[in-house]
Amino acid sequence: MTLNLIYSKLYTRFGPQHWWPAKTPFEVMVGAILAQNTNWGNVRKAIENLKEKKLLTPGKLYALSDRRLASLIRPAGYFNVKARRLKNFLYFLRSRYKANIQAMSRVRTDFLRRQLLTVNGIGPETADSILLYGLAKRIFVVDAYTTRILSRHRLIQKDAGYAQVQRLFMRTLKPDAQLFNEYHALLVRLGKEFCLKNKPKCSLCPLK
DNA sequence: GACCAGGCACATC
DNA sequence: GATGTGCATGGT
Repeated sequence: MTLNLIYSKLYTRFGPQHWWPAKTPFEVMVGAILAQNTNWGNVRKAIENLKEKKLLTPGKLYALSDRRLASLIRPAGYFNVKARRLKNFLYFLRSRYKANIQAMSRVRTDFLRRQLLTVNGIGPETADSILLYGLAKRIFVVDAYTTRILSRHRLIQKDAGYAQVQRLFMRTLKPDAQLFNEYHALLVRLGKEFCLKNKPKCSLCPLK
């Protein structure tokens, strides 16, 4: 089965997923860090805490103490680590782009991606989520579901690395941010419902 | 009570 | 360069 066929099957089955569930690019970026290895429901609670206190801006978050920030994002788990990672990202955003997301968005995508990867706490998936879902750049996001699903359907080897999987998508699909957006969201949807870790049978998998 | 969730950095070999 | 480990909450 080809990647394009998988997409059309998923889209037919599930329809548009309306990702990323956030109001602004900055909210996407914060969410991308909070979502690391974490259930989205918990991330939503953490973001809700920040919004409730009207702290969801680069300047206000940066001004918080690490301890205070950690307590606000507590529901997202790994809160001490993530408070530090958010601060690192905010430092980057303020020092490189004066906290101006539009200025950041005007930079060449490959250059910006390399820059994001220098921030401690931002790895490939987080950087790519920021680029695709925050800034609508043509970058495919790979995650644990993506790799698991593709390897189960024998399109990649089980131990394929991030860059390898990403290249497969990006050389196969039409370079279209909206397509990349929907495709990744659909893979997560499929993964959540049918490809849980210890259910290797992928029971009732709509791709079968 | 075990397992899982939209990773990443760091230590060690 | 590969492999293991810490980080932590909340839902099923």
